[in-house]
Formats: sequence, C-alpha cells, structure tokens
Amino acid sequence: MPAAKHERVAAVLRAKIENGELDEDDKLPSEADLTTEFDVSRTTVRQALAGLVNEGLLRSEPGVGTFVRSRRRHVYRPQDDLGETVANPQADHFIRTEAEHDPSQTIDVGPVTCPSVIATRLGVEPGTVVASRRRVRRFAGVPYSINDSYYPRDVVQGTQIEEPLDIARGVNTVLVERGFEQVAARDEIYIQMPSKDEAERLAILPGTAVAVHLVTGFTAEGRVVRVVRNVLPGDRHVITFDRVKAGTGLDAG
Amino acid sequence: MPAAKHERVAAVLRAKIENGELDEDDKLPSEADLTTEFDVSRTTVRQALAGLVNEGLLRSEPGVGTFVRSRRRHVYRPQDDLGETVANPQADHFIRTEAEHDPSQTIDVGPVTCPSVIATRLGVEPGTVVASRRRVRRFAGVPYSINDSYYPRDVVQGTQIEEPLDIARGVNTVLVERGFEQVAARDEIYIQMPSKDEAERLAILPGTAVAVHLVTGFTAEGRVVRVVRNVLPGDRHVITFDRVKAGTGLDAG
DNA sequence: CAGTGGTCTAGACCACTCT
DNA sequence: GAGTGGTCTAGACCACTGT
Repeated sequence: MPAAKHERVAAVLRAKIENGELDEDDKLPSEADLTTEFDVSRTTVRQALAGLVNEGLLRSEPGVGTFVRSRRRHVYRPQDDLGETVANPQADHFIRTEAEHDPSQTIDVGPVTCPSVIATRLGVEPGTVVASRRRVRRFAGVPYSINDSYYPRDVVQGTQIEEPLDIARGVNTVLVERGFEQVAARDEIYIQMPSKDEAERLAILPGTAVAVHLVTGFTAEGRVVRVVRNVLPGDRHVITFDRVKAGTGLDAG
Repeated sequence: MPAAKHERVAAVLRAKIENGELDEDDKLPSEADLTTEFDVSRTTVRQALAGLVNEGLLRSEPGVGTFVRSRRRHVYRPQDDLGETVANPQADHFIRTEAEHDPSQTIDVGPVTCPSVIATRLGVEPGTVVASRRRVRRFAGVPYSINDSYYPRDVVQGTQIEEPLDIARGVNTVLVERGFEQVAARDEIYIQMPSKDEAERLAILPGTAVAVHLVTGFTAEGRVVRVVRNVLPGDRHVITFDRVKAGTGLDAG
C-alpha cells in the first residue's frame, strides 16, 4: 500500500485498467467526481492522473474528459529494407497487430546541412551538405513514423532520389543502377522521449517514448551509401527481427 | 513562446541543458531559488521540473536537490546470442559508450507458471509450468537489465540449466548437447513504460522508458526451445543489429 | 450554457540530508 | 538546525467542448 494519497488513487485506477474494468477508450469519471469518490483534493486527483498519463495509460482531452489509451501496434520490420529472407514467417501470429489501412505519406526532398549524428555515420564532416529525403508516414491519417534518409551527394546526383516522388521500384534499385548496391547494414535503436519537434510531427501524446532507429547502409566495399533515421512512437509499434545462425543452410531461405 | 508559465520555465531550463550550460550531474538551483528567479509560485516551478523529469532530462533527490541526468549508454547486441558473424565491426565507433566494469548478476532458477506472453511464443498452454532462469545483471552495482529465460521442461530436464549457476560454456552449448540446437531466432522489441515491479528491480528513474526484448529461439526443425524476455532501461542502452543481404558472400564472415 | 480539463496562487506540514 | 524536495489543501480563473 503506497503511502502517498495520489499514489493510492493511481494504484486503484491502474488496477481497473489492467483487469479490464476500464477498457480501451473508456472515459474516466471527471476530476470532480474522483475528488468526491476518493475524498481528496482536486490537486491530488490531478497528480494521480498526471502519473498515469506519464505511464502511457491515460490520455486527457481538454473540455471532454480523460480516457484509457489503446495498445494496438504496427509491425515494423527493418529487414524489409535489404530484402533479406525471413526465417520464421509463422512467428508473426504472436503479435497483436493493427490493420494498416489507408496509407499516405508526405515527402520533403532536398539538400540539407548534415546533423552531427548523421555525419558521424555517413563519414562526412559535420556541417557538410548532403542529399536527404524526409518523410512522415501515416495510416488513416494518423502519423506512423518519421523516416529521414541521408545520402552523400555524389551517390544520388541526377537520380530520382533527388525528386520528391515515391519511387515505385525502390530506392535500393536506383542505388544499384548507380553502382552502389547496399549489401549490409548496421542498426542502432535508441529509446528516448521525443523532442518537441518530433512530438508535434508525430502527434505524440505525453507519456510516450520513441524508438530512434538509425540504419547505416554499406556497399560490399564498405562504403556508406545511406543513413536512415526513423522515429517510431513506442505505443504504436513492435520492432521485429529474424535471425539465422550462419552456416546452417537456413540463411538461404 | 509557450503560453503556460510552467512551459516557459521548462523551456529555459531545457535550453540550458541542451546547450551545455547545465552539464550532466550538475545541480539545479533549489525550487525556492527558481521561484524567485522566474517570479512564479513554487507549484509552477514544480510543474516545470516534473515535466523535465518525465522527459528524462532531470532527476530529483529528496533532501538534496535536482540534477541533470547522464546520457551514456551500454551497447546491447542481441546477435551475440546465436554467435552470428558481425558484418561491420568498424561501425562500433559511432556509439558513445559507457565502460562496462565490475559486472555482477543475481540468478533465480526454477519452475514457474508461464506468463501468457511467454506461453504464446513457447507454444504451451497459458498456466503451464515451465523451466526458467531469471537474472538481473549489474555493472558497478547499477542494474543493467532483466534477463528472464523460459524453457519447455523436457528440453532442460536434468541439465545445468536447472541449476542456479552461471554456465561458463553457455546455455546454447548445453542445448546442443541435448539435441536442441538453436539455429534461428525471432526478436520483438516493445517500447513502453516499466511496470512498478520492473521499475523497482532496475532502479528506474521516472521519465525512463524500457525496451522489452523478446527472443523466441528455434531449432532447425522449427521447434521453440527457449523464449527470453529482456527488459532494458532505455536511458542506459543502445540496441544494435548487423545485417547482410543474403547471397552476397558477406554472410560467411 | 454547464461541464470539462489546464493553470496558478498562497500557505501548510512532512521526511530527509547535510553541516 | 537549516535547507531540500514531497505532499496536500482550498480556492480561483481560464479556454475549450458539448448541448
């Protein structure tokens, strides 16, 4: 039994959410009602609710009410990028997914001053101008991920990658045509709270962490041809990988 | 310029942290001092500080003060598990790491009632009793990760895996000896706020998300021999993968 | 319009840490 | 003992949503 009143209030509400008494998208009693129900001041009720919002369990809508948040997720599979084989497609049924209907995206293309995190991986000096494609992907109008890719200018010069259009045959195909086939990649995943800018672009609610997924793409010669920075709201995704031990014969399919 | 006073206070402090004026582990002025400095009530100061704590930027120590949090991270490489080859070891220099000195762990071994998330992946009925090894790993006394593995009972019966000891030759070697070589794995990574229990076991500060990393291990015949549930505090880790396109010759080394 | 959540104040008491 | 952050109250005004 927690000592603080606001913790006790939070514990009761948390339990109701976890046992299903309060289901996804259910509306909680108003703060005034909770004040009388728990016999505490409104400040204490709000302290309890703020805690649950920061745990990602609740969302509040000014003028409307406070609601239980949804927990459905999209499947995010970095390996689709290189077209690697999937070892265990049957493993997919483990995950509680969300239908991915009505996809859309906004694309913003052009040279940018390279952020230092990208510069380190791209192997250029910080402040260098590089080519970039910056996308926000949506499903049913809801932002799904930020997907910013950066290329050395000589690699993409004169290609479709410099144009603000969807590339049907895939960016990788264009890179192959230019003689820069991407055959290996390094993934880095950072868990952190979103910046203010990211929170706005992704319509992220308070109490939601993001995964920052950096992909550094290499040619067979070891040259870096692309760095991608994906930002995924943690409450809307599950990130999956499939791995196979080398030399077992499974890696070919 | 944000409208709310507490947001303005938070914005000023956030800027000082980001530009380095306030460095890691620096102590902030007391709440009383901030009250006079910004000419707002203490409640408003506390509201601003609470926001920054929930963003993972600050930590508070009762009776002592409020401090800027550290940002160093450990490298977490799921692929070490299967002994896969690393495509780009030179890519490691990108990451700002923390020295991993003085490792220690606590191990708790024995049969447990299988949680439903694990049961789904292990292919057993929820509520089945399975073998488990539950570890908390530490560096310099600081909790580093929760590492709970679950095995079908027939797979590990009579092996060292049932004993609460570190297995020097590796759990995988023991599985091979039993005829259950793990040759493939499915990784799932969920980003979420820690449960109360996890927060206590890992000494997680408010405003820290965790990565829940599930690994489902398969034999060549497709049998699941192990499910691992790792919990990593987001502020102390970077998760890395290395990938190689199949058939390029790089996958062998 | 009434109801909702968002913000803010002033003041109080507590447990804890450090000197 | 002085200073710190943690908790709590009572009351006020605001912007916004819905009817």
